[in-house]
Amino acid sequence: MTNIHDIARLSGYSVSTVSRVINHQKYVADEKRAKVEAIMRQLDYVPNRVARDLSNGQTKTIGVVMPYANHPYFARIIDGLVSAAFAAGYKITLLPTNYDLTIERRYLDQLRSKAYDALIFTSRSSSLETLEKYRKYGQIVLCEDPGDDRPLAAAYTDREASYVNVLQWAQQHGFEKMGVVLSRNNVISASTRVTRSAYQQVYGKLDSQHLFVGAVTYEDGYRAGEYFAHLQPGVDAVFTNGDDIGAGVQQYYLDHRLAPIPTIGQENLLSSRLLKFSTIDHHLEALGTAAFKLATGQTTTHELIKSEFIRR
Amino acid sequence: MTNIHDIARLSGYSVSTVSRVINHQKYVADEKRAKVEAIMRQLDYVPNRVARDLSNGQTKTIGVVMPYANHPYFARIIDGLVSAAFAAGYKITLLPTNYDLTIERRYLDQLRSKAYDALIFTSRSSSLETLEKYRKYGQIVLCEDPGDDRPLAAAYTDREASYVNVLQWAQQHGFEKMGVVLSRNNVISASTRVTRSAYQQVYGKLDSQHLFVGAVTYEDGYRAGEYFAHLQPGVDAVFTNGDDIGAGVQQYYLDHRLAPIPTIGQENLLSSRLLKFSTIDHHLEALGTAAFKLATGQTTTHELIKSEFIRR
DNA sequence: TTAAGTTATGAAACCGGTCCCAGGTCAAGC
DNA sequence: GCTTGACCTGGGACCGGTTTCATAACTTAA
Repeated sequence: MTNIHDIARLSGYSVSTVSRVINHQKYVADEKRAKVEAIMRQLDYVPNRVARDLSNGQTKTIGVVMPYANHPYFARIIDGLVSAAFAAGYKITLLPTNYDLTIERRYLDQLRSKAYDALIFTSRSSSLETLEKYRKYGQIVLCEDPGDDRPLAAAYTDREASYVNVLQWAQQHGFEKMGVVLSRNNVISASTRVTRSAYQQVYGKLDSQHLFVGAVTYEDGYRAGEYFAHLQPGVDAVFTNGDDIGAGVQQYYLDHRLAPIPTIGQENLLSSRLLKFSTIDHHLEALGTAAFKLATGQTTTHELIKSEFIRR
Repeated sequence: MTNIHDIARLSGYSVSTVSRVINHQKYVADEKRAKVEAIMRQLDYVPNRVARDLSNGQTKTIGVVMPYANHPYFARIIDGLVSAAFAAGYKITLLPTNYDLTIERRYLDQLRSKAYDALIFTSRSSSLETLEKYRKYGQIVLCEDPGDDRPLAAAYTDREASYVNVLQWAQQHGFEKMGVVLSRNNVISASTRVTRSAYQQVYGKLDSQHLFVGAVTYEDGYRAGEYFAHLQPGVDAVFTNGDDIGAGVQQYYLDHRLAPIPTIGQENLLSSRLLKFSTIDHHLEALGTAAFKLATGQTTTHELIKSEFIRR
């Protein structure tokens, strides 16, 4: 493989001069520039990316940590991320964790090893303290509100406000017994925490009977539908953590010829459109774009993306 | 940032010895190994990834070329890819092209510059000849059948067989006037070419009246539905290039209180399940996994993934 | 005429690792 | 006692770039 030294030797000029030509710097005589360029073209030379990265101390690559890639929530964020990164000449590397803490730690160590310029956590299992510890090795961006005074950049949607807003709307429309579907029931999951909080503000204490935990896919939603359909006393509406899950809930009722159950989804996917139920569009592409900008900036700013309630 | 030389200096041993310790090679005295490890731990040392990559001449990174990330077709492939890559200790970098030839060329040059060990084309605009030219710089994997005697690795689904199979099934069930929806109408798109060929085998020449081109999203499908609904004489079924597009077709008929139009989708997404129309599951995750294995292998094998017809 | 600034160039250090090779110790086998 | 081979160690070349710095020629303004 031909390298910069070959070009230097063949052109008769120094490596420094060739480097200047490569990087379009000034202070190179026109004739020499032309000759060097000619030889580079002739030898079909392309500078080695890794060597440049080593010398420059940066890779122009950003790691995106997520539990899995095939979920619409993460897919939409990634979409925004990839577009923004492309426009800025950065690369996006996908880092699946399956919610495994050890794996997350591995990615943090890769940040230390300079494999990425920054890490974006679209979801996390590690504590904020852990993440802060790694902050000095590169920018770290969260996709949730870490709270004030945290030295971490974050892009997030105004989940709580939008949830409260939606739940109040539901309450005003006479839905008093609201079922809730969540993915995970731990403290770290921002979505879980915020949903509980919003529910509390509107409906008061969340009866555990009204809660279905562990829903990620359509099938899970179907099971949630089954659960609520058999609940006595029942619920009169269901607030879900995703459109596909909401579609599952509705479909269970449909399949069993029960009266349709009003459902609220999230993400504004095709499923809520087809089944015509209300949803919250968190504008996740915008979230991804914002997260990318924070990842390349040096600030620890917080960026709020407005959610949109879509009534159907 | 502390580096291997610091560790060497502080431990009193040579860089070579420290390197051996890092890489768990033998021929290091136990005491020295222990001491070096202690110092590395003490200084919180992690070897620089980029430097290792440069020295090793490989990045353990694979670039995945695709038009855009947010389409379910590519999302499913990426999902399989990411899982397989993770299991093998490789990283996946997303390379969007928006079908731009220049951008594709850029990624090929990045392969030359050793930024990736291999490139996987989930879709391409470049000619096979161009890709073959870059083969010497790293493994190149296609997600389509490049034909025999091509020195390129490829993982693909048996599209043509499954299309013929499905169309014959439809014909046997009395559907004689089959509409067809395609994304793009060029020769390079494998999907387009194969659909046309399969149609020809079953129904004979494709009447351009029966063809709707330019569908990628649900909305496009909706427009296709509008087109076919107004067509005189009409079609009695529609073969689409994706479930979401099929959903759009069906929804147009539904919204306008027309008799439902039998539709065939692809990818087995939630939308075809919700609207209960038949679809072809190409097992795209398996395709991604196979593509990854080809990317890391040195062979130019072709790998066929069986498609599955799901009747509803 | 001279000091200061601009342009041009290459040597060499540096980024942070891997690995080949030469040299040395030590125990087993003959 | 000598050869052989396994074990251990460090020097230094190498991967392929960037960048600092010293040097020099050539302008330009005072």
